[in-house]
Amino acid sequence: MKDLKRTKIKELLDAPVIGKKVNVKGWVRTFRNNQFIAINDGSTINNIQGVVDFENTDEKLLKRITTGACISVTGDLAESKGKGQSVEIIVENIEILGDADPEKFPLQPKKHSLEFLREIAHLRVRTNTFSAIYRIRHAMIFAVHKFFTDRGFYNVHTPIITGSDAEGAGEMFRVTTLDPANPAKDEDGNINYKEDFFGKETNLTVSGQLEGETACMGLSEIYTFGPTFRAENSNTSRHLAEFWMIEPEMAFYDINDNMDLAEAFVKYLVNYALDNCSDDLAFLNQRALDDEKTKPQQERSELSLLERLKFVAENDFERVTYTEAIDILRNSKPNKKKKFQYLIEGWGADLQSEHERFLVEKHFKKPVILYNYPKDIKAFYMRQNDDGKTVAAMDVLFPGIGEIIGGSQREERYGILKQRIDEIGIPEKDLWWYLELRKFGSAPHSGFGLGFERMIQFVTGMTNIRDVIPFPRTPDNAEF
RNA sequence: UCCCCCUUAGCUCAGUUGGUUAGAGCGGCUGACUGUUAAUCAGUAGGUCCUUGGUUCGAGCCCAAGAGGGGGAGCCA
Repeated sequence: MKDLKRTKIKELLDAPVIGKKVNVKGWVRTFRNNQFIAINDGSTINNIQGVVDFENTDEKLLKRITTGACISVTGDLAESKGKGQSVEIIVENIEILGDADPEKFPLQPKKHSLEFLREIAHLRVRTNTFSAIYRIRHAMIFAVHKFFTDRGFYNVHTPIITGSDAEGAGEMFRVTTLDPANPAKDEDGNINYKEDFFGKETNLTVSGQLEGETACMGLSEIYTFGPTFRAENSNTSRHLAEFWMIEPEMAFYDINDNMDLAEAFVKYLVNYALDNCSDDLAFLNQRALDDEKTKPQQERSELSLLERLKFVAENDFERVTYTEAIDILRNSKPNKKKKFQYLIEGWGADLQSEHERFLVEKHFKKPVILYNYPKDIKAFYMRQNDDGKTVAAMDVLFPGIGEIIGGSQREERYGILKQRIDEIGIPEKDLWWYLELRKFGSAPHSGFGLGFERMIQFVTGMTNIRDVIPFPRTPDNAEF
């Protein structure tokens, strides 16, 4: 019996062989009627039922089969006599691999709040909801690599520690080995970074884009997929201090090629989830429907999770210039009735969340790509359009999440880029290598960044970003 | 960082105008039952009412400060 090889529950359920002796290892979800064990090993959202002959099993052993305990079960696979499952294991032997004291184990066979589960993030993977999210997250990671690989893109690892302070995407986390209580000082009494590990100030990356651009100017099409760190004091359901971002950079792509790729990419990911995660999505869909029932009619969404995913996969995104968007917003009902907190008056102001939501959720009712933004509200590296006022930037906006992708055609003309850097006042010594790309064999190129967790939010229907990453890092929280 | 809301049993929550001994469901424990499906039935234990200070004869309830959590805004992906 000892040398019988373990079978994963997914394999058992996908291709059951009635009468075969099998061994399964996993965690007890419930133990009903002193007889029926629901066992889950995370290979699928579905449990296998173990049927115990309780009359011929040691009572002390039965007592240890509690919710959360880890067990190994051996027996013959049989067609189930009950109704809720097709097959079950007629248990011959049970081994308790790890007890879970029922008075202390916090998970119960009942619905828990997401807030409570966040506090026990080391255990929440043992729930249906979170194991489904973990599995979908994995499928999406794989799909990202497959999408780009199939198109001839190369994955590039850009540095996590950066010596550049010019990425321009927000506050950075400092990386140092200096003693915080007694740092090395120079003659003027300032901190002497020459004594620091790298001999200069260093930070955690806020974007791999600039390094990614160097790679695309030799490999043509590349993408990065790595951790990203922002020390912004953001407390929202869609921001993390540590998150994962996918950043493709493509030589010879203009802004339209860039938008085409972004749209195809997002649709590919959604389709991949629909095709490969149906059990988990069906569970999350039902979970969301149950959740909706507790809300007032007004706040319920018109489409279910699965309907939303199919809608995005099947419909073209709406592409609208910033200027057109301003016209739509200026003439919109909420603007005329002064319902917007920030009223749209003229051209040039950045759009607020409420405006983006109006365009996506009320006006177009589909994902929207806004492009050609005023240059003054966008980053220095974005390519200036011939009108002298706008840059070839684009944002992909999703319902409920907002900006899921931000990108642009990059400024490839040395003179214009140099002038912009000077205007904004970025020290050229930090960007000499970035400028050299424009000196030696420069080429039109484009790229974008996709917030991976925001994508997972959309695919899983989870409304808080802290629930789609195993151990979220947010201001005042680095537990686990 | 700003605005709003919340914090009562392990979990989810109720608790009347401030009034005696703070409740329910689920979970735990004990027992019954034994083809269950978040099993069912009976019994039982379990409380720093977030913390500190204040008002009051009396505070879970009122006031102030703090802590933790949530929602929204800004920043962005």
